[in-house]
Amino acid sequence: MELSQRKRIILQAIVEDYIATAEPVGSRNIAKNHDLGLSAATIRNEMADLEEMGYLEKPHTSAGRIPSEMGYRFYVDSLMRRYSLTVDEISGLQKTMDRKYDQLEGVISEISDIISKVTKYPAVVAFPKENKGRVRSVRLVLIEERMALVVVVTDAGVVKNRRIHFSTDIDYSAIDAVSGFISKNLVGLSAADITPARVMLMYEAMGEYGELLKIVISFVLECLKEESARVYIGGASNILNNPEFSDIDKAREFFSFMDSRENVGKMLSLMGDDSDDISIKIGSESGVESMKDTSIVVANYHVGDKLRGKIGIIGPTRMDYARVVSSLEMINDRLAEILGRMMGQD
Amino acid sequence: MELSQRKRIILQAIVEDYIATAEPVGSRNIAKNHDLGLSAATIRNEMADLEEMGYLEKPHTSAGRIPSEMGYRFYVDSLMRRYSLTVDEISGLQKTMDRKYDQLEGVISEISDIISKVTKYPAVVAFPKENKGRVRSVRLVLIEERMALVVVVTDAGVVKNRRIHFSTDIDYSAIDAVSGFISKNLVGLSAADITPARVMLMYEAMGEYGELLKIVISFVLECLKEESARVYIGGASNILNNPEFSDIDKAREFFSFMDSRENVGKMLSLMGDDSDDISIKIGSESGVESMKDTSIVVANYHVGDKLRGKIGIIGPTRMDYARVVSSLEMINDRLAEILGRMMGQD
DNA sequence: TGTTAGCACTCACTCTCTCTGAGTGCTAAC
DNA sequence: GTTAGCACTCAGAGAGAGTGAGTGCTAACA
Repeated sequence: MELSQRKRIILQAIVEDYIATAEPVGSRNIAKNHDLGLSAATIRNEMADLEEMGYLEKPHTSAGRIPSEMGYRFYVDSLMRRYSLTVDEISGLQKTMDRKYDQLEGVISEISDIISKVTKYPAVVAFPKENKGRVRSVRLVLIEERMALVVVVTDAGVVKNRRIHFSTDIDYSAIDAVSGFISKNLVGLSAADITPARVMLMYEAMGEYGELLKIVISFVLECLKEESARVYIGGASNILNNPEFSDIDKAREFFSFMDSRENVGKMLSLMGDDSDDISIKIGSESGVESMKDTSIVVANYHVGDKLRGKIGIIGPTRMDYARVVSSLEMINDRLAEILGRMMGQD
Repeated sequence: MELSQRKRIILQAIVEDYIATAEPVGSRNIAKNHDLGLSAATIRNEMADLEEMGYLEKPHTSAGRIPSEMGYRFYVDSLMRRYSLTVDEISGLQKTMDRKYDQLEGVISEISDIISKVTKYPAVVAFPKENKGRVRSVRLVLIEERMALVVVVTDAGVVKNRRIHFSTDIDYSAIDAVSGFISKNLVGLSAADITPARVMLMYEAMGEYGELLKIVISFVLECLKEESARVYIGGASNILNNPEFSDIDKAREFFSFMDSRENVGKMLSLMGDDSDDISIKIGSESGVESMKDTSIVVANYHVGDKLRGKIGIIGPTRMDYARVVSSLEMINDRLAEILGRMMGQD
């Protein structure tokens, strides 16, 4: 059944009042604060309907109503108005983000602090994962006597290196030859392409440097492997500003969950990957038991189509969704710019 | 004034009971639970003395006594008995730490979880800082057309790299020549040695590749710079198991502090660097206002004499110091082994 | 002189009870 | 369909009494 326009307005008023005050909302207050031209009694009737339909809940008989998960969902999908950040907020944000970063790691770890500062909620950021990379370049470089470096550059422009020690002296030109051979045979390949058969062939062709080859190849494979999402968390303490977490057990549940980056990463990976839109999970929608009283708002970011990650915030279900969504969009845009500038040169 | 043997025993009993129960300790309980051969009244007299001397405090008139900071300090310095980890604890620890790590980062980030699991307190780990490094090796490697990699290996065995893009094609042998020139001029130098005068000389000698040189040198300097301590935090939620943090304001104060790695890093850096012993700051001794109700226990670890970092825990002043100290020692030993094995090959 | 028993006193905590006020649902009138 | 009015509910605040763990002091004891 469709909601009448009047019910929608009342539901919206309730959700927004509750988000603002964290107190159950009563009919009288709505009549007073929102100019709906309706008496409290009428609103009461509508609220009774909305409750019956599942959009509202009563904490107890003589309290006002609060939105149910379904109420929030309807609000987010159909009622929420776009929140415009104030000029001050925007220029503040611009300023914070307007500095030179030269390492991906640096941007990503700082962005979580920025998000939490802007939204006043705990922020989570997933370090970009590489998208089924291929070897773009692999080189073996003699760094000093008996020590060489394998340098692998992947499709996504990520550079990794590892040292290799030799027990006997090795010739400069030998290293170069091996390096060239490996490069010729591996560049352009994905992890799946580097089959045991191919490795065997190479191994045989290598002769005395077979062992060296093995080390290099295993490192290359490691570089191509999808790494488990690294997660940064910022401003976790912000959660304590919300009255729903002044119960110490609720707080502990939250912080225990956040203590494990793995948990957080898993939860993030359950949120839609592909959509360019912001995705929102309200309460139990996240499917994570210990997060059933919190909502998660996540945006995806990409660098080209190779690197992709997520930024988001975690807050109580009673969260200022409108504000969070706008802020995340804003930050995501700026982040895209920064990352584009950083990686775009490739 | 020296404490009599009897006062020491009573103080010890009070500290240990309070650590165990988090309840103010009364004279009767001490008489009952510790076989001191003294009546409650006598103990009461001694407690009054200890309070007057500053070792004990009363939360209010009709409660028992709790140790003051000075009381804890005396306990830690003079009374604390060595705690022996149980066989189970030890073998559990051995097992957790007995796996192959191949990245420094991996060990360090995992160690904080291990510490907090063992001690049940929030753990902090400072990523090792390099000790006024020198350039051991610097190489310029052509990775693909128009892209080269600067690879710097420092004294401490740390490898760093950065990509350089060229707007025009550059010759393989030219890169080699530049690489050799830079290497010859920079290897063995510390940051202080790379003076502007020296850079100018090199710049002039380089001719058309001067710009390239500049980029390389600025990167080398960056590599040699002491990096601001990176800090890992594990098991922060553990703090909430202590009744002194069931007050939400106390909890917020704690988590706000921990939210800023910078804060934590600064606090860690205030703890003695050189001592091989474990250092303990009790309450306000840390000098950090918002940590005045917590104590910090820190151990230093080194790899050779080049890399050094810190591991430690943060807990309420009422902390099981004996247990924490033993656990940290144990973990630090194992960590030294692991790091030695990892880095020792250099 | 040090130790102990005894006792009056203190005070946080808990429990119970009452009161208050915000809010509801229902009914009847508009 | 809307609204005014009214009886009813119930969480939360506040007051008061009772409890018990603890103290300090005094006087007696070894």
